[in-house]
Amino acid sequence: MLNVQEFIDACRECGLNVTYQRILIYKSLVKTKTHPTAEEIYHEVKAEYPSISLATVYKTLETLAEHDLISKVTPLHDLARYDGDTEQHHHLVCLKCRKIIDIHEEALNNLKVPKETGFKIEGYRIQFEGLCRQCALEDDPNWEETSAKSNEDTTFCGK
Amino acid sequence: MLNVQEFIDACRECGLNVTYQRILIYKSLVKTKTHPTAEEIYHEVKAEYPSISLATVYKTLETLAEHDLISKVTPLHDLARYDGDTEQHHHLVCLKCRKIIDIHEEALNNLKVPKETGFKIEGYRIQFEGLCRQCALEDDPNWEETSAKSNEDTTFCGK
DNA sequence: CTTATTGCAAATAATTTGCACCAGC
DNA sequence: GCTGGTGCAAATTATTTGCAATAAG
Repeated sequence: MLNVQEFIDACRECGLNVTYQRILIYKSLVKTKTHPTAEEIYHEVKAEYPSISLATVYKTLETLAEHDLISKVTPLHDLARYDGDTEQHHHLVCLKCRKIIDIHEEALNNLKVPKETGFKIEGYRIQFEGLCRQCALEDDPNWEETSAKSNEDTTFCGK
Repeated sequence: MLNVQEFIDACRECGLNVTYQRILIYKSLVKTKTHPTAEEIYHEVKAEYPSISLATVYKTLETLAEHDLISKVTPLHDLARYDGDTEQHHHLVCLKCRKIIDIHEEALNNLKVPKETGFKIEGYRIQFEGLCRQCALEDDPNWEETSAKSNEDTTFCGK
């Protein structure tokens, strides 16, 4: 969550041109916690800058998300996918080939969450993101050796 | 993951008519681990039952998911949503009003995952699903009291 | 026989694309 | 000036809907 000057600098670092539209879109997004849609941002920005087009908003949001200046909440948004398995389990999603792999892991099925949110929680799903073995190898032919060196059988996984 | 006879019984229990199309769609879905799209299931079923229509596949999948006979992997599939906050955090999604609330909780940011999957994991996101306070109260005016009785400040959350 | 479900075609909704013009560096 | 970005309109893609015909219970 950067202020405007930091955002401008970050754009430059990423090699992105700094345009008025991008600044307005970024400002509109960071000032809210509502996780808006492209359409919502479009309406808000349009009030201040009427000539903006919805296509620009879409392109800008995708561009900023690619550069990690913002993030997309609905990641697998492309196509609805179904699963015949209704037991609690989680998914590994390959960011390259979009393959989805099941992960049945008891330890992940009893997360504790704070009650203070006021939410009545019915369940949760975890989506691990990364590269499947094939795609990881295409990317870097010896990542497996590198990762095998750390001789644990689990891996920590922060951001 | 039911066999055909169990599926038929389950449909009856849910008050769903048992149709040949439903059986074929269910069979096509449960025999694979690829988390197919409606389109993919359509093609597969069409080979055996050419008169089936894509609209039926969509309707059937949604119906079965509503009754928990299958599950939808891409839940918030409706609209792409963006977030200006790129710090690691997770989301609470209200299933009724679709509101999304951030949850910053250190304890959720260091999950361990088994390496044996061969996946090169870059991160993960957790989506808690349930009802926000307002919607929960509309649903059941005294759920807060009920839930307050269990005097912990966290709640276990399995399926 | 009554109601739920199907299948078609048409409608809708979200997102993407092509391209000419314009702006940042 | 070169390249990337914008804005428009049109195209594409996924999904939904209305409705008449049909099948399930």
